[in-house]
Amino acid sequence: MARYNPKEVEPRWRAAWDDKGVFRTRGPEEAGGKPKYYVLEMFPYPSGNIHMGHARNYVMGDVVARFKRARGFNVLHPMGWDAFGMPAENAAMERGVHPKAWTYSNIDNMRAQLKLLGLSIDWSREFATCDPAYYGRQQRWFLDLWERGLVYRKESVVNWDPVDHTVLANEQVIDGRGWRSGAVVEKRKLTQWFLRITDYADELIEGLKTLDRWPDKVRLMQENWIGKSRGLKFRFDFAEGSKPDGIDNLEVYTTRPDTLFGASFVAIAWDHPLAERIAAADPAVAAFCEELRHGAATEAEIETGEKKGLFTGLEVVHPFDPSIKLPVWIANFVLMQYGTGALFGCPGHDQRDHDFASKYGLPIIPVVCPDGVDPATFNVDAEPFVGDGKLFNSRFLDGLDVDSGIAAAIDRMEAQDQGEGATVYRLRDWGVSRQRYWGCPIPVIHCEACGPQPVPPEQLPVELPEDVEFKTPGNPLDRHPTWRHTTCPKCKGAAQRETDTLDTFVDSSWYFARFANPHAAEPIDKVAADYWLAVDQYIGGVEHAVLHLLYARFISRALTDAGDMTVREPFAGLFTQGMVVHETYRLPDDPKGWIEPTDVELKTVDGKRVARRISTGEPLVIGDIEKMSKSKKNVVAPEEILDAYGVDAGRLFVLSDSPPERDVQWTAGGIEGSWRFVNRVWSVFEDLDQMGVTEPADPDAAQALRRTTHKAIKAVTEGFDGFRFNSAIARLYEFVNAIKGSDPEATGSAARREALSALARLIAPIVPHLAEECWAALGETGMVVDAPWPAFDPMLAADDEIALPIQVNGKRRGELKVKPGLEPADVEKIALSDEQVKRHLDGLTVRKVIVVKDRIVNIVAG
RNA sequence: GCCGCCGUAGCUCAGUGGUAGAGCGCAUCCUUGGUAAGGCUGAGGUCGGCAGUUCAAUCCUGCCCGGCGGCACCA
Repeated sequence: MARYNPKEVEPRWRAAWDDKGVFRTRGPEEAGGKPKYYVLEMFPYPSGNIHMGHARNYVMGDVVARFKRARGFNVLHPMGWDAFGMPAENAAMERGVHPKAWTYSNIDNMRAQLKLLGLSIDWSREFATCDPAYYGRQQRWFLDLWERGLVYRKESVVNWDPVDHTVLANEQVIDGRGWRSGAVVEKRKLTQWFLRITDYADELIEGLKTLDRWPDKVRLMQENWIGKSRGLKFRFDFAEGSKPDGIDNLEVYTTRPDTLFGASFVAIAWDHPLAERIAAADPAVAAFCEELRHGAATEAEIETGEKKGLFTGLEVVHPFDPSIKLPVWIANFVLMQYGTGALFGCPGHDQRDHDFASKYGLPIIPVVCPDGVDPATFNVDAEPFVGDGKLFNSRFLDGLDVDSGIAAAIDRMEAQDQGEGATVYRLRDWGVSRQRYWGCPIPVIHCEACGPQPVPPEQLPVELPEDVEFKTPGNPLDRHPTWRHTTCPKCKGAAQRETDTLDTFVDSSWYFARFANPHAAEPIDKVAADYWLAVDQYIGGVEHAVLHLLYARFISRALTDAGDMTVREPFAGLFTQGMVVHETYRLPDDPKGWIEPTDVELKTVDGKRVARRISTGEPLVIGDIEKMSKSKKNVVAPEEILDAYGVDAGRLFVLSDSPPERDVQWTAGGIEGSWRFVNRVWSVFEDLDQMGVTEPADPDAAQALRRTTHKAIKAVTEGFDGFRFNSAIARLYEFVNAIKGSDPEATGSAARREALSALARLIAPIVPHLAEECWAALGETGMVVDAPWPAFDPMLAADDEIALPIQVNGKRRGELKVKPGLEPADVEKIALSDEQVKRHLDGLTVRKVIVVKDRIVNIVAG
């Protein structure tokens, strides 16, 4: 047999899979009663090239898909493209290439690269979100949501780049400047489209409890993001002579109404209506609000979070004691977007209020005293106390603990009809307007007479015009000569199209449902979606833990309520995989002098690793291990690896060296090790055709090999089931070593065939090409991809003899070989009669013998 | 600041209330008819630190130290 040659073997098997169409999805009618399994990796943005992170993500999904297929599931494993977004417009501006041409050519390139990975994908279901066939249907359900009242327009504050004439996301604002133009970013009020995700806030939290196959971490992050809190909303009356015209009272929100008697001021946000009212009449207040509008001026201010405030001159009356007056301040730490944009400050029991009061000399009144401390001497001047305790200085609340105090204060406030218990969320409605070209047009027509009107269904999709230019900044849709001009569907008068496009997170909020039937006329084929959804295993980066996954959960619910879909919770199982990282190398005197790994030679000198630049011989500094990035030049391109070692060695390596949820460090040594394993596997299949049928020369050896085989099947199966690919691979290493270490004459051909047949099938999800070649070498006629998963015999997979350590006073002093399940009383007898043990018990009295069945014996003596 | 995760061999990481493991690296030797290699053998660990629970703690509990991630004035 020839040496293993991936360059010849791998393309041959990929062609064989294609020819037989083995990865074509079967609908329920073809499934023959098999249970369905939907495995999906987060679809990629078509940036142009597959990188190692993509490769690891898609290989993991492929392992799951192939494993489930072998285990008898009817599998859906599709692929598509998250194809709208800014980089296409940037390419247009920088290189004059049209976003559409750029995107589709990137897709062609990346599809070809993905196919090289040997993924078991049904490519017939592929689509891109920038296909009019896709985004047109998105427009359709957008209007369904509008009809249900889940879509609305409102004015909101955005980051505006005055040079590029565009809205920037928060992460595109760096040190207060636009990331592209470098211009100082302004806060502008724009009328934007919003989706009412907050209507579903409670359900989105409740649903998290049912997601038992999601990482706890992600569920926790979503819960914190939604940020539900319970408290009290109530209204302060203004003090006499302090009441502004047209404003009756000032509503605040608090989670700690128990501390109301510790209040010493009231604070409002700079953009609170009351602040705007006062600013209109008072230039000093106007100047202060303007200052806060620009946010923290320096890094230091952001870091220290220094409190700033200005007394407005107004006073309000304490709701529980009209004789107490509280000053109203405008403060920089109050956010208009949360609660009511106003709060009462209790410096004794809140860090921020304490900072503020200390700075401006406001009173600090303690009202909660920790248990076991004397209230008479309890002092919060230096530091607030935020824990539980007994209320004091608080009239009718005195003596209550915090929880009862909160309840009592809410009751009293409701009784005097000045407030009510309230639930408040950190989550805000989802602003989906983007002033950009390369996105899904919002299907709305603005008519001066009739207001905003939905585009009639027969006019969908509203397609993007292709004749646009990107030389001038701003939204090309806005300045297109004809595109926006249309007629009002209601009054037939002249009207204008909406020129905002949708946030690309909308595109990715329903693609998993479209995959159920990507050719359906309606947005979602409910019968197909009902069969395939929920996604049984979703796999992607943890960076999408909040936004994408929360939006998709919201849209699924909204679409279900609007009648377009039937599954409220789209992802039953979620796995967040780690990144591929690599060491960095740079020139000693240049903090930015990064050198790519291909130009680096590593050696160990006197036990220390040193790096040298191959091209010049210069010594290099070994830097941190970081996510592969072009800027740090620590990128290893998948195609280089494929070329040198083949796909299978690469697939093996990205899974073998680290648990899937953690980062994996790419190393030259690691991929070498994987390559050696590929060859070692092949070497055990090599001598097969000379083997013939032989009786075992040593029946014990044959039995031992069978035990090893069945233990390996059990361990590897459990590893794949539990998403522990690295430990499944470790078991495969051991299994191959055991086969290689066994003597073919001793074991005979039957046990050996059993071992190799199992091995070929066990490695198939990870190294599918090699597995096919091994399977063929066994003389099998079909392909391993169609072979059922091997089963193990529980009797053979269990140990028939256990080594039972014996401890004397906690120290290991001997060992027994026993059959599993031996009764503790019998074990005790054997242990005490053991010669070794007797020696250690010499001169001691046995006080106690602890026998843990099948585990250990401990003799306590003294 | 708050919340979460992690700390085990030189490196990357398994693991378990009861004998500390794998791969890579390193050292020694063998092979030179699997050779842009293969194989044998071996060294190497206070399981981050301190205390507690237990017959027994790397594992459970508490505190501390170090690294990483999320949120960040959320009233």
